[in-house]
Amino acid sequence: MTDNIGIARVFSDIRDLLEIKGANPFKIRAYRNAADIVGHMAESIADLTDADIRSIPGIGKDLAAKIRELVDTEALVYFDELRQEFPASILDMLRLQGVGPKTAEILYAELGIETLEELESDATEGRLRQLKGMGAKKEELLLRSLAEHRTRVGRHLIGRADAIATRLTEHLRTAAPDVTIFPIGSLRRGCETCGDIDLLAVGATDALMSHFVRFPDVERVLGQGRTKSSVLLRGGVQVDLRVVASESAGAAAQYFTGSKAHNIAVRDLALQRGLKLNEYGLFRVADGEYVAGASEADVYAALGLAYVPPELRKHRGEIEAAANGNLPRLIERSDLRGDLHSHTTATDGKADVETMATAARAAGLEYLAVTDHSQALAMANGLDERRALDHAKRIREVSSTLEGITLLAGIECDIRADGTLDLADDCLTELDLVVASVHSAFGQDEHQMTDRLLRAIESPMVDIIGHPTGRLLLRRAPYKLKLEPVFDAAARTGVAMEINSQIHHLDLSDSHARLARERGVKLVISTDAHAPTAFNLLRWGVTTARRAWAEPGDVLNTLPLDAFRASLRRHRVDE
DNA sequence: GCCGTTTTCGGCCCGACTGTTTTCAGTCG
Repeated sequence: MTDNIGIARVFSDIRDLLEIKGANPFKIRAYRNAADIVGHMAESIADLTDADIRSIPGIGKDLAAKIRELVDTEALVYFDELRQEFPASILDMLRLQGVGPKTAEILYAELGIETLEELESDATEGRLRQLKGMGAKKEELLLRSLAEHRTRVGRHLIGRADAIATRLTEHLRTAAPDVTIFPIGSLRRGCETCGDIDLLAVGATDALMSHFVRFPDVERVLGQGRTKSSVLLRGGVQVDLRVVASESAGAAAQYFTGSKAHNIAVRDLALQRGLKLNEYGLFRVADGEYVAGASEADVYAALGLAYVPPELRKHRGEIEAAANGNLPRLIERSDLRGDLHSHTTATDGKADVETMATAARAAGLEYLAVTDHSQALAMANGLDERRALDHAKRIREVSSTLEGITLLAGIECDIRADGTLDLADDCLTELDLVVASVHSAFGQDEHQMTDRLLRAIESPMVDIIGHPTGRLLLRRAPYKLKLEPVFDAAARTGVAMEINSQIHHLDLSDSHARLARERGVKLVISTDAHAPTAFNLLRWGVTTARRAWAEPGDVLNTLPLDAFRASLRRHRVDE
């Protein structure tokens, strides 16, 4: 309850309740902002001193005291008192499309509606239309929202959102081949999950909007106008399309890409310079004169900022860096020379060594570590010492026959519950590289899991920790784990931390990877490929690394093969 | 509730779409 996510949820609920109460909107914003800050911090806020907490921008005296109370008592008197004023389920209603704080308040105050079930029956029986501002259409909308609420998962993995955006963009291009169309919003920022998909079309016509709402997967048109239309696709994904004129293209892209926190800060900066920024452009406040807007770079430049890559737009120091010329040279997909985590038919992969190697080469890679599972993963037909060594021999034979790519004989070795490795050292030492991963006993407490990883890191056999927190996006939370000591041990021993590029992993996460970097840990970006098509997933690992401010020098598999080998823990001489 | 080389008070980012209220409030992003 008092981890960062729990505290963020409390602040978020307070925000919603204050909205229903009609409190001071800037107080509401302060809570929303605090929920965002705490929810995205990599460090555990419970471990920070009062002074540290107080020094976080956006956390003042009052919120710092509330955080302290939550950490120390696992409760918050203010929150409990606020909750007393409303039925517990009123917050559920806010999650419905078309229900905001005013509507939720009226439904409760006027009709005594406390639950979604009561809302459904009152709407079905036509009792809502007697309320001010409500009519038959609003009732219909709420009934649809209720039905959709039950089926919608809410958020979508970035890979899925990207695939949908690509198909939809192709659909739009058939009607308007010359119009520039690209994703904005969370998808463009590379967020690991997207709540909806936003697209921007530059210089499009009304005909494009009509074509948009006729996309075959559209289940329902939520709204259609000249500049904005929204549709709900089968499967529960909402897509918004916005249309702007070309002189506003950059301003609109900047505006709708967000994040909200980044935009507020940028607009604040504009105001300090006597300028006003909206989706149409950057204008002088004094006379309304247009200053910039055709490209994002123009907008940032007019504000004295270097162009800020979308992945960095989180209001986590990027604006200061852009002002001072200190933005990182972010890693790109083309910087990667190798992939360090892959599987074959020897265990649970779908293709043999040759096929995987050829696919990796076709993806532009110069080396590939084949790292099949170890024996503990019996259901994956994991390798024991004997099979592991035979497999290594086979991998090296295949490698010697291939041009243009080198194979490394590795293993993804299980870290057992007690932190020991699943294969004997005299086997592991024969291999080129060892990725050590947790695949069992996920339920250990924080102390056990932290010690388990620390022990693995201390083993001289281990080069890389695979998917270090074990999370599965939208499915499973990370293990309970203290990352700071793990990162510090990794930095000291030269063990690299993986960013796993599978879209349900993306583990390390962006904020964890940033924390790792800041503590001196080297990263690797790997696919965990189980099939030859998987090498294109590297882009998502790169996106995550970019959101972690990673430069090529932070990531070991940007190195040429010889330098990469020398950088591995097993070959380091400075321990 | 936060914040401060104009400030410890008085500011705090902005616009489109919908439905129903014929001039605008609510929701959303």
